[in-house]
Amino acid sequence: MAAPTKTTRMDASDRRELVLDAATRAFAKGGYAGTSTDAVAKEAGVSQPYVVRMFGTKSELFRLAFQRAIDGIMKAFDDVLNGSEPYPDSDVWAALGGAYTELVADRDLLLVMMHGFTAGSTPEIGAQGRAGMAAIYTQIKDSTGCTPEEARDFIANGMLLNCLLAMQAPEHAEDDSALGELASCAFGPDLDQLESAP
Amino acid sequence: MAAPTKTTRMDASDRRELVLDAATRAFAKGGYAGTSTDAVAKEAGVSQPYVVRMFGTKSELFRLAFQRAIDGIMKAFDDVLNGSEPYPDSDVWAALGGAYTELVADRDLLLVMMHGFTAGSTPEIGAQGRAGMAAIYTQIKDSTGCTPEEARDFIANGMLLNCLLAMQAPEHAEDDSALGELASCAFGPDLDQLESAP
DNA sequence: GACGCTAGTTATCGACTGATAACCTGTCAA
DNA sequence: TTGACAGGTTATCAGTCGATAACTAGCGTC
Repeated sequence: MAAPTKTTRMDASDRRELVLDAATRAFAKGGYAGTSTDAVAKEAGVSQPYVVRMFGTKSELFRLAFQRAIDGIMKAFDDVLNGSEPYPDSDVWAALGGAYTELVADRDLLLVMMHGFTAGSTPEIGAQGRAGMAAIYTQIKDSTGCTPEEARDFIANGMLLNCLLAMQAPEHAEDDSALGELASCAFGPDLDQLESAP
Repeated sequence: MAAPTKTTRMDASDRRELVLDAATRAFAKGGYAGTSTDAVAKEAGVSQPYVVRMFGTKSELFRLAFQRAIDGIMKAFDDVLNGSEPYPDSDVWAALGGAYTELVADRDLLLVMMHGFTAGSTPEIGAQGRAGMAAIYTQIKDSTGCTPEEARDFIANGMLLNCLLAMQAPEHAEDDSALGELASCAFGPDLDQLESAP
């Protein structure tokens, strides 16, 4: 509980997690190309050279954050699908949707995933994104036993939510009635809680 | 049919369209932050300073390309919804999906739209993206008279296709069976024609 | 056949970015 | 103490970026 006064040294692996968290926040805003290592460093409260030396390159750092996002999302699904908490058998999709809504509250994980997907023209990131998408699709389909079309539709709605988050639709839902209608239809009743920027 | 030998002068508005086309191709690859004005210039075969002087700033250029993409997509929908060619009344969605598939063949328009959406943290681009999304939603809903949920699901599938295009899923559909299944389920039977990179 | 306008260029700048090197400093063991 | 290593920093660089300025060249016209 000691206040993290500055010039306090920290275990390297702890600091690493802290910087990865900061990188997630920073990349969530600006994407891969649009975020400098210095922006990550400032977000983490360390110096820029330290960030790149910890992770080698900016690309490596992004890929770690990207993978973390994918893993976190898959874990959230897994908690629903294979977790202890049971759900009405007919409503797997409501349960999964609920898990996604909780992720939406964080935003950053979903946004980093989205930026990873759209950075697919960088070969390594593209391969990672395809692998992640395939893994999520497989997870959904295998754990629910649903049809490809059902899995596709669920993922599609997730991508729509990601897009709406990226364009900051929840924050501006009241500016445009059509956008607000789409947003409340996509996010469900929890939209209100998202309208103030985090 | 005269070969466009170099050092041939061109009408400014023609050249402008040419550069906008080049910008669309370039931004489709790298997104807003990931594409330099020099990359656009090289794609267009002109000098970099000429590009920025024609459009003022890189941001302005991107916003023009972004708007062009949105307009092009809405026009494709409009051709189906209000065009002369009738479609089986029960299959508006198949007709709209067909229009989208034709857009997929180009790719660049959809990718620029996608990159515009995900560049939403830049205030002006974000506002433009929200307006575009709202316009598309309104167009779909008003012209088909469907429910908000139906419009949402259609747009959601579009966003999934955009994501799959961005991560170059069609080109790598055969590398990963799960990804291939999702892709063929999302793109339909026309997937084969997309598998070779354009 | 020089004028003037439009279409384009080369040259250059200041800011920023990712990365490297060199240096400093807590903390713990002997 | 002292030494040595892990945890960090400041200093610096070469490359890239968007943008500006200044210059050049085609082309119709009087």
